Amino acid sequence: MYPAGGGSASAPPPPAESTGVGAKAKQDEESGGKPVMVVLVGPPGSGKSTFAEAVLAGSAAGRPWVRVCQDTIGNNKAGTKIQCLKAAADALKEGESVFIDRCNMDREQRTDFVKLGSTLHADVHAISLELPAKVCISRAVSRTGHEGNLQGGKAALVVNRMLQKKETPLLTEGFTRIMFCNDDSDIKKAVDLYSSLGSSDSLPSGVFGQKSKGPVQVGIMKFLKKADSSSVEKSSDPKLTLSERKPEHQDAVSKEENVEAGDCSIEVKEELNEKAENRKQAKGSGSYDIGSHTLAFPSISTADFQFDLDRASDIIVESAADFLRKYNNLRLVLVDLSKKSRILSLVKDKAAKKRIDSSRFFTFVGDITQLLSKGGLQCNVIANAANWRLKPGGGGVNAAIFNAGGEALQHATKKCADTLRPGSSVVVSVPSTSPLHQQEGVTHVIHVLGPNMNPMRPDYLKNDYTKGCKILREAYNSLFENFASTVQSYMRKQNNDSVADKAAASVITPSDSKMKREGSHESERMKKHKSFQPILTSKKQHEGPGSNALNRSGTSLGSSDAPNQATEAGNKNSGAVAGKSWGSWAQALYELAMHPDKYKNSDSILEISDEFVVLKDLYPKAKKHVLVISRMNGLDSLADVKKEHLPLLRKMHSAGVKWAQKFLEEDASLVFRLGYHSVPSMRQLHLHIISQDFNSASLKNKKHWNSFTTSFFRDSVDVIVEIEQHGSTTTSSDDKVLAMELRCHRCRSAHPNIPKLKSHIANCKSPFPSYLLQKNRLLSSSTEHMDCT
DNA sequence: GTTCTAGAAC
DNA sequence: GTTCTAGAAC
Repeated sequence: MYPAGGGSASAPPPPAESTGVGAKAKQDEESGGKPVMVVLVGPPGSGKSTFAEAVLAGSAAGRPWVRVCQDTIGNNKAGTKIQCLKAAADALKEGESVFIDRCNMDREQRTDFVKLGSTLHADVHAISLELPAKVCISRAVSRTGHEGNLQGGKAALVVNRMLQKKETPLLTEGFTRIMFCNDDSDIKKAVDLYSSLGSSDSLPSGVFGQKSKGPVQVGIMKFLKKADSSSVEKSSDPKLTLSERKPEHQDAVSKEENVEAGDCSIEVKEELNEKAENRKQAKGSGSYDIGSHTLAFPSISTADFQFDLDRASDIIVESAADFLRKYNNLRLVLVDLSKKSRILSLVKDKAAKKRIDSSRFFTFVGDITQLLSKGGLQCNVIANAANWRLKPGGGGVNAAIFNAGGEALQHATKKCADTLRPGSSVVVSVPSTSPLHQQEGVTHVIHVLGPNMNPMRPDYLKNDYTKGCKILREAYNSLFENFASTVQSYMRKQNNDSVADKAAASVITPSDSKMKREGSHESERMKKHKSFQPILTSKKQHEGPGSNALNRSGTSLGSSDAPNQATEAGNKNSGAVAGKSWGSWAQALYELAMHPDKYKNSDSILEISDEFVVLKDLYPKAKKHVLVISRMNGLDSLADVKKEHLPLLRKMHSAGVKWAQKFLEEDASLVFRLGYHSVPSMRQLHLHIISQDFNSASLKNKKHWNSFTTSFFRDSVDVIVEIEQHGSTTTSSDDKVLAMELRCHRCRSAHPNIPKLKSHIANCKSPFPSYLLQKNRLLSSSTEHMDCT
């Protein structure tokens, strides 16, 4: 028996009698209790010492704990790893459980401890403190007063570098249990759990908790202070350990993403308890139902269709990486039956190299039709490597899935489609009568057909890998997009059941965000019936007399070409579509788009056509920042864009490219990005063309920054592709993205506030993340002409 | 979208 | 005391 892992320790085991600690522990060992070695993982300031102290102070269940801290082990000198290993060995031999309190940021740093623990028959756990960089930095910086060898900004630099170098602890390193703590509640639960661990208890194996992706958790500071204020002072020694100062850490190169590398492959285990744990995790103690956001898929075309594994693994990793960037809260799991699966290990390695977030994309060994019952992994959506007839049989995954799905799945599939062409996929809703639904909670199967390199099968490509790779990419794109839209409609359904459901916020679809806005602004709309704010009034003030400032000349709109003129007065505050609420201040672009002639003499207007207006942004967030504003009435934002708007989108894109190129002629050092805000503040679809210097006094706050440097900013090229393939866009961003910590758009380093961020970006010469270097997302003087037409 | 400002953080 | 953020008002 053991306390509930990952959750609260509701039923602490009975306290043991207080005999001599060593003797008692030996006795425990005889009765089945094992000492535990907990390797704490986290940068300076992440709260490792506080964590260990809190357990030491709070442990009432009889398990003897020792904290081995490299900061303090050296008696005022820098401690060494050897000293820590020795102290840990001594404690374990005595039957005491140990916290390894040093940063342990990469695998190499942890290996010796894992080995030691296993040799001495201890359970070896890792607890990864996944605090936002900002919190760690502010704590580390504030400590420098005590120590002095790391001053303010330098401490921030070290924390950043360590975070960039960080490798997520993996079960494959030899840990039996890994816990990720993202916020105060996670930490409190973990502290409670370990505090209540009796001397003969053990904790279930596996991975618990998720890697943090969200914004800074302010509450963490409060908890840490509260947990043990004296120990914070006492134990949060400012000194960095030797290992942290090692030059290789200092040399860490900024990478595309500051996420951990590695795989999170979870072994399929039979223990009921572990399954319960995983299920709990899957059911989502967090903010959303992970199961419904997880797609389990087999490798397409690599089995029967004999597609080259190396090429296939490249495509899987690239497609998954693209997908994860696009959708914030969705999770992908590549599944194969065999532990020795070559495709799994290839994908695992490549994903690690690409530093893909292993909590959102990982490999899993198990039967895709029994993930929940046998593996404890809940995936509501699974993919099938189907055949072109969409028929059962043929062996492999296809046979297994149709088998598990029963006749109900066959019927449901037949209703959706008769055949499938290579590179495409089809979503089938699994009837509730299907065993797959009932036993495994699978709500959707997405049948995918990949390219075939097997001469014995239809559509044989004769080793033409140019074609083959293209088709395989299409297949995965189609699969992933279908998965995203499946989740969206699921969330929409949930939403209808419960509008307040927080889950809705996790994946905001166009209609979700609309609903949200409508709901929350309903009353606001009623009170906002003030007169229309003149367009760009402040511009007029700034420009002074005689300027061509844009402003609204009186109340009469004059023009008769505006289709909605009759209703415009009524729509001023609500927008033209579906009663969406726009504040009066948010209508300036709409006004301009409807009546550009009124403003045609303004310096701010660069171009007017029948379909768009190009305007210098009045509050540019960079040296060059212009907007291409659609003139189509009713097209308020990305959420309204449909396939029929593609020609317009392409024209707007071309106009944006044209202006970017003009600016590049004037200043070849600029780099431009073209894109839309997921959920814009201003009514009327507008494309931003913005130089990536972000050198502007108008860029003032976190929202400004994050709206141009996170997934909130949707590259025009991606929007166009998405509409082409999917018919509408998915805006996966929400307020959380805008509230995220401030990270450099080039090197991804974190910064505590806007002024510090600004001084960093003024000098940062790191290359742009590789994501931006692909597909002409960035436009520079060396970019060849790009066009989406 | 910006401006203003209280109060938190430094 | 000064800097900075975040929320409300517009």
